[in-house]
Amino acid sequence: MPDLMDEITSLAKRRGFAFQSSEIYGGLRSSWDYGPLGVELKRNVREAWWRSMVQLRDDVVGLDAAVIMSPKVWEASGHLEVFTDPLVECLACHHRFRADHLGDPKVCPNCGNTAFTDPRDFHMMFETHMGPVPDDDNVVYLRPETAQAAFVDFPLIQSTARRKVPFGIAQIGRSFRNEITPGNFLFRLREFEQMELEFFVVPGTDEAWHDDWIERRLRWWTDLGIDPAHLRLREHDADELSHYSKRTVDIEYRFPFTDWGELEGIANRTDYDLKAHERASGQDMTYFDPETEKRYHPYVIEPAAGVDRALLAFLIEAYTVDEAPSAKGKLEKRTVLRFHPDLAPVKVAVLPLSRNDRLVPEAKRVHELVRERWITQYDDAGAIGRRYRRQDEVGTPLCVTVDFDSLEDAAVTVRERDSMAQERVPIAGLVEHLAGKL
RNA sequence: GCGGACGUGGCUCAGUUGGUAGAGCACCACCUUGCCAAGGUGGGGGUCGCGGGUUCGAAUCCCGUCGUCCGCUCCA
Repeated sequence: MPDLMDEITSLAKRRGFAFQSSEIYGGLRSSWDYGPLGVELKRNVREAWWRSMVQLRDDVVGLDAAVIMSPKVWEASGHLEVFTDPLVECLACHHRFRADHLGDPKVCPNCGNTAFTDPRDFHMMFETHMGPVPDDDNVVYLRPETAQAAFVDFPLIQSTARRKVPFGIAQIGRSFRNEITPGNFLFRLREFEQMELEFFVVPGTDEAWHDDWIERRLRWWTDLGIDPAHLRLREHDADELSHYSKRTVDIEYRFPFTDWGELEGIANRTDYDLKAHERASGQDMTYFDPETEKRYHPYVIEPAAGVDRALLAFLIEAYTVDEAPSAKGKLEKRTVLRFHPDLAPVKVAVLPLSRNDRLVPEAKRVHELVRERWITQYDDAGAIGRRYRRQDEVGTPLCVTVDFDSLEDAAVTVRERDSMAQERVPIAGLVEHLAGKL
């Protein structure tokens, strides 16, 4: 009996959700490609986030910033310092330490040993060169977080979007980090996609807003089908807080491979970033409140989630194996991805009962009606039961079946993934009917 | 990064003491059935992760490398 993650990884590959990148060359560690169903799922995750964070809120606007920013941004933000460090490793216990944090002579704080490797630079940021000739003075970095653009662009966005504090800047985009230990399928990648909100608030109201966002974000995950019992909040200890954070609370999910793993971090970044950029750039990064006529640096509450990690959690959560009666009345194993309808890669499958000269054209006509509105599939290969199972396995919530009666009564059978219940629906009202179930 | 295990068609695996690759499922075509998979016939698909070595000959032995998993370490 293979382990649950193996089964999910295998299903993901077999059905075209995600598979290892560059596989014909032996693969590349921590790089994965999303296949036809994976792109749809990923798109749905992004859209669900965007809808809740931007579309339905007056106080949040969007941003899609460049991956490559001025190196000065990373100098000012502190990432260059924190992410590039000479580290030594204790030869006895293999703990790593920042060389400059150890005294002289160097003594391992963990085991007391005094023998270390030579200091080695750990570059957590990806480096490349801007311009065709690689040179020391044209080094640039791929962003390790999307957040910085929202800080750097804060004054411009605030004034052009005509928003008053409190308001937020939302962004979805790729980030890059040289993680020491990537792995666990899509869990820890070196190239990954983030969904981050930088929410600017009046200092003093930050703690209440922080709590508010923790609650909202928790609800987002459960609304999309994550069992609350599989989620928990975890407060960061003082010594694990990021260099910019006053308080951070993680939403953790019960991943099969690690018990609890971070899904989303909600940090109180204070005014650390705006002030850092003000110091470094010499630009005024304050906000002027026209009502109180006060000028200040807003505090920032940051809910930051990973798209890939979210997708993985939704996939794990959706994966179920149950039993369904076969044609002979026996119970057979059925693999079902019970995605929330908003997340399902394919919403509706249209199936002629058999590959028949009269059924096929009618089914294709019905398919044209439905695909106008949703991502759909048309399938006429094999027995009808087999096709239902195929759709169950990729999580399609609804199947529409065109049978011989359809040719007479202009109605079709709508079959539901979870209950396998069937219902007769007139083609004339089909799209509306389906919309009511999605 | 360290230690251990592993790497055979899309998936899961079998391949005896080294002799020149198989199965089930999946996929495709045709036939059959027709509302919950796995009837029939035929078919496509594997440089046995990659590179090198030993050998008359290697998927099977050796070295290197890439990748996966587990443990330790590390950790936004």
